[in-house]
Amino acid sequence: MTTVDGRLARGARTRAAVLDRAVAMATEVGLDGLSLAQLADALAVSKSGLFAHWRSKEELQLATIDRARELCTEQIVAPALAHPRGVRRLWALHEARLAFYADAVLPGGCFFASAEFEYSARPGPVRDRLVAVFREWLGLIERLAEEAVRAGELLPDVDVRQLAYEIEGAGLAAVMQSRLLGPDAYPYARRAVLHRLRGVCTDPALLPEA
Amino acid sequence: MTTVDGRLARGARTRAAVLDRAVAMATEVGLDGLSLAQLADALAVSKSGLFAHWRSKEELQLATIDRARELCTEQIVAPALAHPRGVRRLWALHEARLAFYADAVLPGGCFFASAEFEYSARPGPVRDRLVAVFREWLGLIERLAEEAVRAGELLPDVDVRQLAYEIEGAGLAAVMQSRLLGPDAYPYARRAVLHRLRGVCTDPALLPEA
DNA sequence: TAATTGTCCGACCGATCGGTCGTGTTTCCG
DNA sequence: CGGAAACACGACCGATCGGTCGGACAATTA
Repeated sequence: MTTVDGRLARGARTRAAVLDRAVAMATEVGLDGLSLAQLADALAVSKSGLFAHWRSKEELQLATIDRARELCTEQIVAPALAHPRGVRRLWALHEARLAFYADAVLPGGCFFASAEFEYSARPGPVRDRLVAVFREWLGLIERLAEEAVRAGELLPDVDVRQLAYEIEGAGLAAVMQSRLLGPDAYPYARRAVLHRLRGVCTDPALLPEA
Repeated sequence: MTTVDGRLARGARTRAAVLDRAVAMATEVGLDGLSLAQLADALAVSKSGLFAHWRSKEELQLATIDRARELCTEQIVAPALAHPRGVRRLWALHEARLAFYADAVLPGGCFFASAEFEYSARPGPVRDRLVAVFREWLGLIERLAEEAVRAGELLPDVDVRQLAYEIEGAGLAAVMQSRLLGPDAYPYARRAVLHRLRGVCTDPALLPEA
């Protein structure tokens, strides 16, 4: 066992606290709308102290994206992977996503939905990283769908990209409508994917009733 | 015939030009990220001149939302209403929406998708107006679906709110994915709604093939 | 103990933000 | 012709923006 450097440990702790707060605040005011002074105030640290950890706002934004990705992996992907491979895991991913929104883990709903729209027309490293994360996310849905096909739980002729597109669309609409109109959106998001999966699922017993 | 007041006419002309530009720029940098100085520069007018027409940035933002709604009505809703009532009109609305995105009428894709995510966690008059416009839009989809049911072109037991939710989700995913990943998203958005409508349509001949 | 390293701070910088004010110009009306 | 009205301008305001700099403080290493 190696003794940890107290200085480095403190720095890592501070960085984590800053990034957690940055992720949350970014869902409210945007990743670019995020002000370093406001972020520092919210954490009771000095603004210049932030520059000891990130050399510019853009570096902090990139680190914030990475932290949001981690959070997303912990809270959505990991719980879904706990379910058995196949259509149940695919369904679990969608439900875990909706639960993440409904539980208000982040005040603004979804970090990536907000940030991706914000940067959809703003070229640069931030946009590039957001695109990469989104590709990863869409690829995950496709992979789970593909696994379900290989497991024989989805019809062999199902278009997994098409299916992934529709699941992603249902989830995206959920975070937007739940924030604008209220939680009534969640049942619609559930039924949308549930009906779609039932239509291509070989064993209806693998999916919930309602 | 009454002669128009040249002063008022000039004011109206500049207001229209400013709002058109504001709508376009807002899709790139956000409705809040929009800077009055940048907007004025882009139009070769003075910043203070803007305050002669709107007393504050928020007033201009509200006017910009109204202008974006008009644009949306002209370019998407009106063309759809040219189609015969029923499932064809509902389908035409979805296609007109996708065409609006694909034709890059606005540089950032969709004014409302961007603005609604931007303000989803920011209470105030701007958010309220965005919510109202979105309710209107979702209500339009539902009404067209309801008309299709009454026309006997959709099965009588179809849940129009559910259907509207899924159509909106497919369109929302289209604008986001087309901006992030490229125009490949449009065929997915088309097929998603086409398959869904085919599943509840009484006469398949009313819908296109592909 | 002395030098070094990592963390964090307060003071400060130029640029830009939304917004105000006084003025000039054009157009309409009496 | 002269006043009123609407539009538009440049100069200017305090606040905030991202970012820099020199130094204080604590923990490590030699």
